[in-house]
Amino acid sequence: MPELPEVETVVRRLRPLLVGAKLKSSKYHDAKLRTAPLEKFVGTVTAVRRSGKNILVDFNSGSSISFHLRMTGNLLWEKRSSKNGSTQVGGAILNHSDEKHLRCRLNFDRGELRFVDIRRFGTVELIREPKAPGALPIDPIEDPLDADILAKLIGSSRQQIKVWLLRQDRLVGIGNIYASEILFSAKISPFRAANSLEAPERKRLVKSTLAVLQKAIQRCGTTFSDFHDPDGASGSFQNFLKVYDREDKSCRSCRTSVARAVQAQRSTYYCPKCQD
DNA sequence: ATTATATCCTGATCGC
DNA sequence: TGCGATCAGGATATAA
Repeated sequence: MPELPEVETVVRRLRPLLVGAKLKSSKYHDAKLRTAPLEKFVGTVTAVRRSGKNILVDFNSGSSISFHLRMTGNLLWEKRSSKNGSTQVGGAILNHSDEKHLRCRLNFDRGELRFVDIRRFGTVELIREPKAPGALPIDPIEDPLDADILAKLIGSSRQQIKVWLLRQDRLVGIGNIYASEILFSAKISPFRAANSLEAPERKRLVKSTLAVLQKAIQRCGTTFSDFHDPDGASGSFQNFLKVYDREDKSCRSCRTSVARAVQAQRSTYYCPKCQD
């Protein structure tokens, strides 16, 4: 499930592949995917960057293509081979599942970018005008964040803090896996009302948010079921998860059984003892 | 205004 | 062996 660390990993791998590349044409295999007539869109890539969980590919015209991987999206790169027409993706043969779920292919002068998405939640759109920089939402990696800023973001929200952390209109990048991991790290109960957090708790929450996300980025993200980087490689942060998907297993800190609860139709994992 | 819920989608898994 | 039910969750539309 691509969250901020997975998207950041994709962006870092794509950047050297795409910057300077010329887009010649595109083909869309899933009508549901296309939100603009992109087939005729051409140009030279000037930058690849992350905006929240979106992957933005900027072109010299000033327009950008924005990808969102949602649940199962993958961006795979096929280097154009000058020697033969082999279908290599980062050294690995494009497998049957990728062929079956291929949603669009962007034909660049130096290779092909393929958007593969099993569940078709992913999106691709053309953005003609850059979004004016505003105060919200805050990016925990790119923007300043401390306990006071967090308090302003939370405002008077009484949402349970786990549910609040998933909101992309306040703080971008956190999804279901990292929300549980961050709260465990901060030793805060997922059921606490967001606006009930005291300053020391907000301070711990900020510190844990940065620590967990940065460590996950270092590990190239979490590969649970579908996530791979453009070369087809997996992340390794799944080996470092403390509570996510560990129901009834012992807490790595106190050996209490990890509990699972459902909040806003999503699983939350937590230690009932460590997170009072 | 905020907050809660239903919906989208497919593959894996489970119980019978 | 199959077959229906359930689960996974990011974001949005709709409801309350």
